[in-house]
Parts: sequence; C-alpha cells; structure tokens
Amino acid sequence: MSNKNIGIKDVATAAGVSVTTVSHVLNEVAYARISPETRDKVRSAAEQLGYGPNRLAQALRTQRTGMLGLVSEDIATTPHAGRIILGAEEAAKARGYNLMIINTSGSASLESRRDDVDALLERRVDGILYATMYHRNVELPANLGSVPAVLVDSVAAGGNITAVIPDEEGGARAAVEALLAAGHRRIGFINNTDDVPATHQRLQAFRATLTEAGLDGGAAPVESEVSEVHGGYEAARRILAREDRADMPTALFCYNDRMAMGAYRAAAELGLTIPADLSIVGFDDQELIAANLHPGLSTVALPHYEMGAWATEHLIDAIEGKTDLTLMALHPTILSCPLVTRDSIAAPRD
Amino acid sequence: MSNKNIGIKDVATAAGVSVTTVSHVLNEVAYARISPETRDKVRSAAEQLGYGPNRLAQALRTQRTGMLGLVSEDIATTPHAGRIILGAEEAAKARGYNLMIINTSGSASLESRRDDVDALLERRVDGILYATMYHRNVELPANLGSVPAVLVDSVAAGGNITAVIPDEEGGARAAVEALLAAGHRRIGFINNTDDVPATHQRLQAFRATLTEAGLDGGAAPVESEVSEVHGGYEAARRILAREDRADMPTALFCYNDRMAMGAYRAAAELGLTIPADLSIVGFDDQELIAANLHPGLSTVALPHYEMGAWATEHLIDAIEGKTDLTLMALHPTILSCPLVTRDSIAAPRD
DNA sequence: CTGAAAGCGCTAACAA
DNA sequence: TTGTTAGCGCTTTCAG
Repeated sequence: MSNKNIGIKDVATAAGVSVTTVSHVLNEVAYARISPETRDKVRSAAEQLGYGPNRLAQALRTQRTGMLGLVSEDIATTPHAGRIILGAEEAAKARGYNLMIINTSGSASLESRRDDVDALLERRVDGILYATMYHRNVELPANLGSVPAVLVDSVAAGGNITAVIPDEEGGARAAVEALLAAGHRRIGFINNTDDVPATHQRLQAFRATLTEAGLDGGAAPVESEVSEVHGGYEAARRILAREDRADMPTALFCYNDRMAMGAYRAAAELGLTIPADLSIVGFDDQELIAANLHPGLSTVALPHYEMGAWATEHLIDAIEGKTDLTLMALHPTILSCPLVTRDSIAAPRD
Repeated sequence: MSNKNIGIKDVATAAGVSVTTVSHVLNEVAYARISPETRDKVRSAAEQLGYGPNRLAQALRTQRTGMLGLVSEDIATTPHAGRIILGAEEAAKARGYNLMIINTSGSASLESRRDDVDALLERRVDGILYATMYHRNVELPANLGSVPAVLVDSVAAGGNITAVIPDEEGGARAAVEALLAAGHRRIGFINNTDDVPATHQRLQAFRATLTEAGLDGGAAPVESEVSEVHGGYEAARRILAREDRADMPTALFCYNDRMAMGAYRAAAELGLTIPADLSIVGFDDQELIAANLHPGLSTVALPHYEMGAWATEHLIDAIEGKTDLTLMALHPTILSCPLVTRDSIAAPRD
C-alpha cells in the first residue's frame, strides 16, 4: 500500500544506505553491484514503510510517464467504445502502462480536438491512441504528430499515420459464404445509406462473393435505408415484397444487427419463420441484440477489443523503440471479422 | 500546440525576463505585480514558441496533479459503463481535471484491486472514483482511504465512504404508478433472482405502491427468473398462464429491459398485442433494446451519466476543500430514476 | 560495492 | 515591479 508521505530518502535512512542504493535496488538496475544483504535491508525497509515510488518524479527525471493517452470520439454513444477501451486498457496494463482517457465529440471542431490532444501532451503521455466509434476517415489535429500515435477504427484523411481497422470485406464475405454454404441461391442485402467505408466495402464483397459462386452478383437485390431498426424493417419489407415467392430471397445479409432486428419484425409480419423460411445474417455482434433475438442472430463480429489491444501493443512497441510506426503507416492494418454462428441460418425450403 | 521541448526558461529568455515573471503571468498569480507590457511580452513569447506547461513538473511542485483516478469494475461488460465514464469525464474536463482509467474485474481479488488503486496512488491522482457496473454492496481495498474517494453505483460494505446510487424504489414506484394511471388493476412483476439491492427494493416498492392504491399488493403476482431475455420469457409465460383471462394481469412491470424483451416474445406467442392486450414497463432504459423493440418500451432510466457527473463534481469539491466528504459519507446520495415513456403502456381492455 | 551531487521543469518564498 | 534560489522526489553520472 503505497504511502504518499514516504519517499526514497526515508527508505534510505531507514535502511542506513544512500538514496542511490535504494534507487538501484528498487529498480533492479543492471549494472549496480550491491550486496545481497544490502538489497534485503533496502527491500524490507521499503516494505515496512509502505513505500511506493512517486511516478511523477520518476517521469520528470526519465522523460517517460508510462501513460498512454486515449482520445475517444463519442465514448458511450455506442456500446463498442467499451470494447476498444477494454482492449487498450488490458494491453497497456500488461506492459506496465496506464491510460488517460479524453472524450471528444466526433462533431467537435478540429481546434477543440487539438486542445484535447494538447491536454494529453502537457501531461507528457508517451503516446496517443485515437479511437473513433465507427470505421471512417477522420481529419486529425496536427499536434497528434508530436508523439507516437495510432488510430483505432479509422484511417487518417492524410493517410500517414498507423491505423488499425476491421476487415469489412472479409466479414461480409464470411456472412455471404455462410448463407451460400447453407444452400441459399437467392440472397438479398440490406445496406446502410451512410457514406462510410463499411457501406461500400460490404456491398462490394456481397456482390463479388455471389459472382464467384457462379451467381449473378450484380443482379442480387439490395435495399438501402438508415442503419437503424426501422430502416432494416423498411428495407426488408421492400426486399421481401415479391409477388412470386419463387422470386423472393431466401436469405438476407443485413448491414448491422439493428437492421437485422428490423428484418426479424418484417419477417414475422409476413408470416415468415426464421430460419425455416428466411435465413438472416447480421453484422457487429452487438450482444444485446444478436444474442437476445429469437432465434439468436448469426452475425459478423467487429474486432473492437482486438483493435484496441493491437493499437496499444504497437504503440508501446514504438515508444520502446521496438517498432517503426512510420513503416506501418504505409497501409492500415486490417483485423478480421469472424462470423459468430447462432441460430438464424438454415437451409432454404426445398 | 504545446511543444515538448520548450520550457518556461526558454520563454523567459525569449521575453527577456525571469522565469518567475513568466510563471506569474502565465498562471495569473493574484499577488504578482507585473506591468501590462511585460505581460504581453511574456504571453506572445509563449505563444510564439508554442509553449505548453509541463504538468508533471507543476504537479511535482504543487502536489496537485489535476488527475482523477477512475477504477471501473467491468468496463464494457455492460453498456452502462460508458455513461458513467462519460459523465465523469465531462464533469472533470469542465473543472480542468483529467481522468485516468483503470479497469478491474468485479470478481478480482481484493488484493489485485488494491494494486489497481495503488497504481493510481503512485501517479498521485488527486482523488479516486470507484465505479461498479451495477448497483451493489462492494468490499473496498483499504488504500482507497488515502485520498478523497467516492463510490459510483454502489455502497461500501463498511459504509463510511461517500456514494451515489440510483433511486431503485422511486423508479419502481414511477413504473407502477404509470400503469395504475393508465387504469390497470391487475399488475404483475417479473423480478430478478440475484440478491442485489435492486431486486429487493423494486419488489418492495411494487407491492407498496399497489397497496397504497388500494389494491392487494401482497397478493399481486410476482415471478422471478435470471435477469436475461430468456428469464423474462419464462417468467412471463408463467405469469400469463392463467386459465381465466379475467384473472390474468393486464400489465407487467419487468425488472429490466432484457426481461421485458422476453416478455414481449411471450406475449406474441400467446397472441397478446402490446399495449392493447398487455402493457409493459421495463427498467434500465438500455436504448438498444428499449427504443428498438416494437412497440417502443416504456422504461425507467438509470442515471448513470448523472451519477458519474455527481461523483466527479463532489470529488473535486472535496479535493478543493469546498466540501467535507466524511459528512456526505453518512448516507449514500440517491439520484432519481425517471420514467421514459414510449409506446408499451395503454389502458386495459375495458 | 556504495555515495554525492546534478538536474528533470516548475512554483513560491524571499530579496532586491 | 522583477529576479534569485530552494526544492518537489527521483535517476544517473561520476567518484570513491
């Protein structure tokens, strides 16, 4: 239990040695040649007094704080935020670092975001993680460049900073392939209307995967709506509104779990049972939804925890000189999005 | 844009004054008598050089870091975590403080949680927020006592530390009253089985509110299950399984939104339309569920953001000597849980 | 094998 | 009105 009032000096006097010696044994300095007895004396004195180092003083002296700044755009607006933070926090802790978190609004001015980064810099964080709450391109405050930094879930508009993002395309492929593997041939896509990378990449992968399977990917039905439950509902109503049931898709790939939730309702209203009459795959793996729908929604998981951990790991490597971030900055690192299988996929009827 | 390599000394030479003067003008020290011209010189020199104070050095000298430690049990396991963090972060930022976050597992040993607090203490945080992710009694590491601290969403087992918790009872009352106001007389409660304060307090308030309305609160139907969707489903099936429809509750108060989600499904299976045949109120206001169910779920909101902000506000007051925390520690502060009205409540059929 | 002393960047008491 | 200087608690060079 580190006691605020006890310093290295107190330990030194208690152990009858100099502060140098205390510092050397407590930090296990490699080149220090100190007798085992002295070491013991020092250690037990420190223990006795409840000594804990003053990291501020250490940092001032060594120019290393062991702190990482995490500026997070819109913490808490999305449940994903927590996973990124958790991944970062655990990776940091494992390497002896701590996290300072600053929340910033995605819609905040570049200037106010610069001030947020400045606050971190004044505290002399060793590096900065900049996390956005959904995958997108982001314009970054210039002062970010003054310490090692890595982007989580976004790529810089300028493009010259190390970033880690989800494999949208691979995720979408996995989703569609699961549907194909179950025997589906008429598959629809319920897409988002936002102009973000995920929208385009998932659509592209959707069509490509169908085409590669010998189907007409270009002609497959796609309906776009806002990426909310009601949007999913509307889109599903439209996509399922074929006169002829033989024309109707037997499976739906949905942009995200919320839209899938809407599709569930549309299916219910149309008297379609999931998965017997209609198979559905989502995206995001928002537990609250995916695991709780009935039947459980098979969906593609976004690697938020992993991105947080990866970014932290590499940031620390860079800080410790084990990695060259400028090299990695050439292209973003892409982390895979695994399919989480639940109960919303089955073979099509006949 | 604070430049790491520029110190107060550089500003001093650039402005042709001493470091004292620089320190005085930049910190707007009250008793300093410095000519306006000098002030200007200093400020523009600082500006020019991109000077930013080294908060470490300041802190070392002043014994004030302006940092708050937030130890959070199970960030990210629940979406609520983010709201607490956000409330704390914004309140802190507004008063010039920053947050250091450490995640700790609720199931972690007392010792490992003590180490987490120690990490914060070594960094000389000015105070500590200890947040749990659901309202409960918690055993705290002893070293928490060495700086001002406040608990968020829990009360200490020992009971001698300032805490802020949700008004479970008031929330439950609001829920039941909304049902009564809509004209319901046969109201059931779907409760949780965990031995946490919310379970007991909500039940108690449920019965009391009915009784006060002239009904037989003691006889009102209550079914308990695990507080998940499937638990809610099971409990709802049981509670709605009356032979005689005249006996069946016309409204259900559910322990949380997830259980309410299960109740929705049970109702659908029984051919009951919400809210025409059955009114439902939840608890938690988990947006993802409550806003997305169809019809939207009326529910009681937990004041997570508010608790985070309140705790931070008062922690800072204590740090700055504006409040005496030991006084507030006498009993926990209770923040109200407002009813969020959506579309799941209607008058009972005749 | 161990210790003295300088200095990280800043604030504040004291002197001028 | 402004400057000198000690010292916050630590690490690390250099000397013994």
